[in-house]
Amino acid sequence: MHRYKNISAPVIKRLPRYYRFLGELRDKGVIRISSRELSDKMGFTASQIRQDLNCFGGFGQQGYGYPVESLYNEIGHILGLDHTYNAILIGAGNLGKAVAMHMSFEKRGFRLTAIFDNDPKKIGTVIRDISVSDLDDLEQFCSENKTDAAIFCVPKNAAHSIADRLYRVGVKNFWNFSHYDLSVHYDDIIVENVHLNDSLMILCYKISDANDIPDDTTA
Amino acid sequence: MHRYKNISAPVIKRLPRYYRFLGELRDKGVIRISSRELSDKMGFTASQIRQDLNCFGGFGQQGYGYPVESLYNEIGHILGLDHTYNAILIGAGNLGKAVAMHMSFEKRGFRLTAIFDNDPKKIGTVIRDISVSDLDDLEQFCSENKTDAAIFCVPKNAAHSIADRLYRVGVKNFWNFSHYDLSVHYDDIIVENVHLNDSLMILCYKISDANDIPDDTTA
DNA sequence: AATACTATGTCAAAAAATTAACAAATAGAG
DNA sequence: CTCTATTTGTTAATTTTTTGACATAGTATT
Repeated sequence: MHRYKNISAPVIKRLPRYYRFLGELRDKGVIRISSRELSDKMGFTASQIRQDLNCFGGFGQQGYGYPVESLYNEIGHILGLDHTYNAILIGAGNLGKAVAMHMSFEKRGFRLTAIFDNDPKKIGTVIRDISVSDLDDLEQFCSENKTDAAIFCVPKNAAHSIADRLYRVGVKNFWNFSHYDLSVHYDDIIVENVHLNDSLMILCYKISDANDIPDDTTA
Repeated sequence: MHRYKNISAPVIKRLPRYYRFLGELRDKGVIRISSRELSDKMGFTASQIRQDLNCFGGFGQQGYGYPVESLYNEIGHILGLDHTYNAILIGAGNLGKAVAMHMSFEKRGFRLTAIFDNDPKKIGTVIRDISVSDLDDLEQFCSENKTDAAIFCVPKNAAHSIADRLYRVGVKNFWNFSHYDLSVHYDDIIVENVHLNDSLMILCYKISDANDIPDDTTA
């Protein structure tokens, strides 16, 4: 097995969407689908779909289309969902708790192995079968338990020092919910950001842009 | 005042990041900054920064750079953060609760006016000074209270019908956390998606890609 | 078995986004 | 006040991404 290098970021970002739509089709019992049909459903062009999929191999058959089930599985494999990466969650506040409760990690290639917080009131409470640990025990835990990734749900001012500690014990993959740009400070880490504030501001921009009636420039 | 049309999506996506970094600089008391310095901090090229900002006007001064404070305010204004859009939250589960508790809506151009759920156990509970309402009262609330946007924290299977109801009462701006592609079903709505599953899968891809040692093709 | 039709994989063209280059303008030092 | 250092705004070049076109291969029907 070899992985696919030099796949462009736009293509990678579209993969989960393919996965989602193909999963729906599979659940509906659809056996095959053409790039044109998929294009109608997903809002991409058929050409783009063919080109995207072709980055990873020729999954389709001319005159027939793509077999839904096996393409779904292929994309899952390309995404690496058949791995089981151990992830720890840092920060058991509202957001951290929600992420822990809400996500189906197992279906996305991960397993949640520990949750850390520095608030004595939270330490010892149980979230999804996991007892919240003291943040002071972070290094020890990571040295005793293989830890592939950290889910970062901490406030901005705490982010830097905790990121440092994780980096030093070799945790270099982050799912980052904090308003802090990890990637600016280290160059050999992998970060996937979820910047909720940014997203909300973009919505604000779009609404403002749409609501505003363009001025009559001659007025 | 006229708004800026035909700004490309990549530029818009970078605006919140500029806003964040400029806010930090302002808080540190930095008065002015050049595109080169900002480029070092943010990881964009200086050229891109100049070109991005220039979409909205000439905020800089040759030989001097950009005034931090006023540029920060300008970008806030461009983003529309000086609006106060009324937003309702649909779904008071873990994620909905976390979003309600965690976000500073007022700083992002919004005000949270109501929270809805269909679970009798949740109706009447209070989240951030707002009592959760019965989802059955959705239409009545929207007809009596100006509602600019809906924050969509509902499970996939409920998404379609609720989106329909909102659309019918004229709510057409969505901050969508559900695993459901709203934009595919309506073409005159504004949607900003937060697809946590997609994001986690992309992290999985990146980790898998980096971990895999490229095969010796001759083996 | 032959034929008409469908739909992929791929190559080429077009569009979009990023980066580079530079002239014009200002700051600041001497 | 002049001269040099900067640094923008802007145009041009490059790179990346998307879209279009089509030959080839396979399906399905008669």
